Amino acid sequence: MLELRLVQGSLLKKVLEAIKDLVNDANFDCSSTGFSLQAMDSSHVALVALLLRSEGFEHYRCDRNISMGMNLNNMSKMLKCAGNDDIITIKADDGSDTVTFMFESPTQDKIADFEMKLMDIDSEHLGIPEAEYHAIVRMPSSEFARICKDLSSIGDTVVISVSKEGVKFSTRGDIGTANIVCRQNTTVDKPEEATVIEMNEPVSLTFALRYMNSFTKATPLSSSVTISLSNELPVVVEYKIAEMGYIRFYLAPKIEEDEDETKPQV
Amino acid sequence: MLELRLVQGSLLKKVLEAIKDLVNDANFDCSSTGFSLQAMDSSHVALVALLLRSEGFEHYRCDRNISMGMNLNNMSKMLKCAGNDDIITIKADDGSDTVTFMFESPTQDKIADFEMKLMDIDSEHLGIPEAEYHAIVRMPSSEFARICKDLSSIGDTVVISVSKEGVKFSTRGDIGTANIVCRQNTTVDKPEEATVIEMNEPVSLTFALRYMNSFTKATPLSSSVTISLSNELPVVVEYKIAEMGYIRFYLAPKIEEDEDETKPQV
DNA sequence: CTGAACCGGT
DNA sequence: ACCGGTTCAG
Repeated sequence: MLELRLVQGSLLKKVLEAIKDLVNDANFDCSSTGFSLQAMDSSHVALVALLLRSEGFEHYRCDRNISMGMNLNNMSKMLKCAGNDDIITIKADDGSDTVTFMFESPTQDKIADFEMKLMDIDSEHLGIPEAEYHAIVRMPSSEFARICKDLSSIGDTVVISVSKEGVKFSTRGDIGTANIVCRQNTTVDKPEEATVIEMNEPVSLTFALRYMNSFTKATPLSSSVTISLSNELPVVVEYKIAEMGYIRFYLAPKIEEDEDETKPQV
Repeated sequence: MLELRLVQGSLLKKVLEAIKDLVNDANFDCSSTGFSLQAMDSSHVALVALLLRSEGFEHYRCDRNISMGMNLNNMSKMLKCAGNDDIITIKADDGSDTVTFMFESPTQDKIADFEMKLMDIDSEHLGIPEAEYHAIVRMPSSEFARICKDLSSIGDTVVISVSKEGVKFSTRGDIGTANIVCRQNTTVDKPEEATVIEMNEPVSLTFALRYMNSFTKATPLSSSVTISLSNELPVVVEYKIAEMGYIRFYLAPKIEEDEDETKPQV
């Protein structure tokens, strides 16, 4: 028996908005620790990892570990039926092949339940090793989203370089080139507006903007984003989810900056 | 060497929004006087003239006259990457076949540079004679835009007539006719809300609404617009650009008000 | 001016 | 699904 009550239901709505365009079907794994998901995107290039810790739920009951395969598009359709202030409860009976989402309006005068069929999904749960990163950049998530969007009007890939000067986002396309440099800036009113650059070693890596722009769908989840970079390692783009966990996107760098931009490389 | 620093970068963004749909490619001419452009629209019917005087720039360095051919669509793409309160600097080295747009965020913690290829464009720089106009109408630009939009849902051409009564905008179409009369009105809170009609002689001219509606893309540049009319002369629709200059659109009147509305006449 | 919500178009 | 434009509130 599984029953997870999330007071801030809008979090779950935003999580689905953030990943449903990237991943079609995925297993949600539920254990006493929390509610989590790990999945490759449909073209098998990027990886999404979500964690919502059990402590972030008002009630958290999960009698035994369970993996629930869901079609994220359908799940998102159902969650769209929840109000932004609704309390969302996720329920599943042992051995059942369905999951139920229950939405309670804040005033308790509307209660909805939506039942969705589960599906069997081959999950290849990768152990993601904790790595040391050459550089970690934290910046306002809206600024990162704006930069990725702007650059994709010029080119298809972005080179992210971290040096003492700051972090530089560069692209090149038919109509010209673009470079955007953000300097460290901690003298701001609110800590989430800061740009903080931790650099152990300079690093410069190339990524497909298409995926970066997908990742920025998670912007509503957090006002800041953390970008962790190491040569040869996938970049990690992380949005913290207040009090609960995180959503992380992994994307392997393009090995060479060649002119053939069309086929993403793993 | 050319280096023009414009503190209110949004002006340049708005200028491009105003002309990029009318003109594909154009030469920007830079001299010690200012930064200017003159170009026919792609169907060779209307003419755009832009002037940004050097005094309006924070720094203005232009060692020698230079004409820079730009694709306005590409230029507009790049300027869209500037924030609305960014400072924009236009740079070009002597003999270079590129131009660089530099965007500085107000807080200086983000600096972007966009480099764009220049192109060779045959420019037919017309001397536009200063003319005496039979009538000059100044009115709120938003009102003029609204009138042109409204009339184009009825007909394809507008007859603009100035008499002692005021200025009348008329159209006729399959579904009926429309006349909008604006009287002089100077008793307003703000001078830019006034409608001022200077008439030496009554005048009545017919224009294609399609072009008028293009011209009103410049509405964000100025709260008022000036329409100068003389029989047989192209109308001038002018938006002043605060402290810097203007953008003017010229359009020849249609000679007769015939029923064939489809083909614009020069 | 930014952010969110909404809308229509493509 | 994405994008641009618009609007409204903060």
